[in-house]
Amino acid sequence: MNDSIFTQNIENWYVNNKRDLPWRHNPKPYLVWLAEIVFQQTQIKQGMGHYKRLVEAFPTVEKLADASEDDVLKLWEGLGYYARARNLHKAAKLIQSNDAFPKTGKEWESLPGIGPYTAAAIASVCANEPIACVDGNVMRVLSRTHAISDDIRAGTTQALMRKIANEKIQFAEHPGNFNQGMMELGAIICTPKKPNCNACPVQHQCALYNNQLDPSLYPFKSKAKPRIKRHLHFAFASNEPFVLLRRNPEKGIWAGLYLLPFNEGKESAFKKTGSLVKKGKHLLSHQEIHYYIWDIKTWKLLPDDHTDYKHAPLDKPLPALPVPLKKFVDAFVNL
DNA sequence: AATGCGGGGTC
DNA sequence: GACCCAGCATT
Repeated sequence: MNDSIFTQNIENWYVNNKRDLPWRHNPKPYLVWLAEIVFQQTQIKQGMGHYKRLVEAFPTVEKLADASEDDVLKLWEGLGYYARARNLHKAAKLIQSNDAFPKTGKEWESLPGIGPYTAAAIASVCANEPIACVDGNVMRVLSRTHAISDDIRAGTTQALMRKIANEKIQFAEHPGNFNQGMMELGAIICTPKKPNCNACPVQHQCALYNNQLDPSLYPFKSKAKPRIKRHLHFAFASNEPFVLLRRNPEKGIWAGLYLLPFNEGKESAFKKTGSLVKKGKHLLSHQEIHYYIWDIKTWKLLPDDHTDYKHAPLDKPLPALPVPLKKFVDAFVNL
């Protein structure tokens, strides 16, 4: 394949077809970095509201660094993968103490929450550094243009993709445009189902198109493990002027977040004293959480270990809660 | 190299 | 129900 023409086609297509996204108006490191963190494993439509609120609340890295972690988490509430918010905040403090943003991709990658993908994205867009981004979109595009049927879950396959993309980006006029073009192509044209091959700028550089192979077979991805089923029973006291919360352990799901006190298992510890006011199923990538919320009216005696508990007044914003609990508490407050 | 980590959208 | 998403840190 002629990499030079491939790269040119991607760049030209990107310049003429890119979506109007906030950080593209003026791609400064802060706005690009923030966007890359928000949109890790998160589709643009899903994360855009959070991104805009974060930029408004923290217009500069100094504002972000000076905020409390709780405030950052509150703005992250509902986005998931909450370690991203904590690492973002930590990195902001490091940038502030250095009094400068990193310059090279290697420097960016040394910050918490920034791996090979994010470092390449920021350095290519903000500093014209020719390092290829390899995300889910890029792997889909390359698996099709090069008819690669290896499992994209495997690290070796991702390394192969990175090698191919890095060869192509050497021909880029603006590496940032090539990287964003590859991802944009995967997001808009070379979609998982029913790709719009007629609108593709690298149609004639595509092994699948040229050989009339079925794009639904590419990329190949091995099956995910089945979800673990869990049953969580949460306690809520509707007659109190506060919500009693307990901080979750630092490991596992919703690490370090405040939750309603709960016990896990088929049996509820609150069955005798409470009434079931809500139950639901919350699906995560790897867990199927059946949750039950019991109204115990009042907290007659508080739990023994006092240290991890918090009384959150109902007339003030609550700490960041996981989605199912946030929905329940918000609905109660709005009654 | 494998695993865990959220939540929403689509078909 | 299955799959996907501007991945990373940890083990």
